[in-house]
Amino acid sequence: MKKLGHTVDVLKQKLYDKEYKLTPQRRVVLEVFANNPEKHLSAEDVYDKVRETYPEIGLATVYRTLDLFAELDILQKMDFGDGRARYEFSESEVHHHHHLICLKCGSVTEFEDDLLEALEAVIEKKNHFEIINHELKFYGYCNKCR
Amino acid sequence: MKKLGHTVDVLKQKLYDKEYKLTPQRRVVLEVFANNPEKHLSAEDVYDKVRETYPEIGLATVYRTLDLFAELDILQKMDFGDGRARYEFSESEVHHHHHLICLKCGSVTEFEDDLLEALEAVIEKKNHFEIINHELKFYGYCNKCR
DNA sequence: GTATCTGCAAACTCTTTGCAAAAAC
DNA sequence: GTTTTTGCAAAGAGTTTGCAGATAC
Repeated sequence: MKKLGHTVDVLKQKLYDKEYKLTPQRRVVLEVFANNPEKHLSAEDVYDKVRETYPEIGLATVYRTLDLFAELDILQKMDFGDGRARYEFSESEVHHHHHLICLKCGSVTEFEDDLLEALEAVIEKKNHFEIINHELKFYGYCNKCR
Repeated sequence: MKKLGHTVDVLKQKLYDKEYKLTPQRRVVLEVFANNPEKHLSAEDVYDKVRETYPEIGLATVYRTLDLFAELDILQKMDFGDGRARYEFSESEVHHHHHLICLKCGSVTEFEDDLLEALEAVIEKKNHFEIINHELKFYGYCNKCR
């Protein structure tokens, strides 16, 4: 589990910087991610988990909060091609991690990678393209399903 | 432009193998891809282009045809995170190509890559995951927008 | 001829938006 | 106090489905 106190402080600061407010709903959404650090949660997942402690929240609020957190670079929005967005803590500065997506059971596993940096430089030069972020996904069959 | 005759023959065979029929609608959808070989077409794009020669087609038929072609491995379904699926000729056996997606204008450029094969083998061993396909995307700013 | 395929309209899923009441600062 | 934020319900985008008639083989 993440050190929640520190995480809340970071949120508070980032909200304050842009004149946003710290509401209980936002705090609870943050807690959900702190308590589920290695999961890739969809809006619906977050909604269900938030309602365990804050039953009166609306789904629209969850969507708005997720958007806000992505804008503040607290969360990273991802897309695994199954028609719903997923979110996880944004730690892009630390190290890149990518995803193994099982075509049978849909499970998503992470793996580490620092090998892409070299390729990135080549691509930038060759294509005159300024790279901000990259995303690498492998589709196939996980250990259980192969 | 692709050699359409050959392409149609491949389609015919693949349909026949699974007891599907070759209809004018399916043929026209195939033509659209043959005439737009380096584009990443959405269902709506295909619909608009098909209607130029076959105005009475329904959007649902386009969706069903794209699904079918993806199942037959004639097309590859892709997702660039903008909320609609894109399709292009499946040529995964030939060489992998990946995508540069501009965060400002949304343009999608392809680039070649054969460097990932080595990484793939390592990942398979380490994670006990059988890789079928991979997808690499770089997000950033294209030459015009940087 | 018969099973597949089509167009249409309605349904479905995920996400966004408008609005008046409520809450953060 | 004022501005932001909320919950609700309705709308929106993309996609899928049910059905009766049409078509490929």
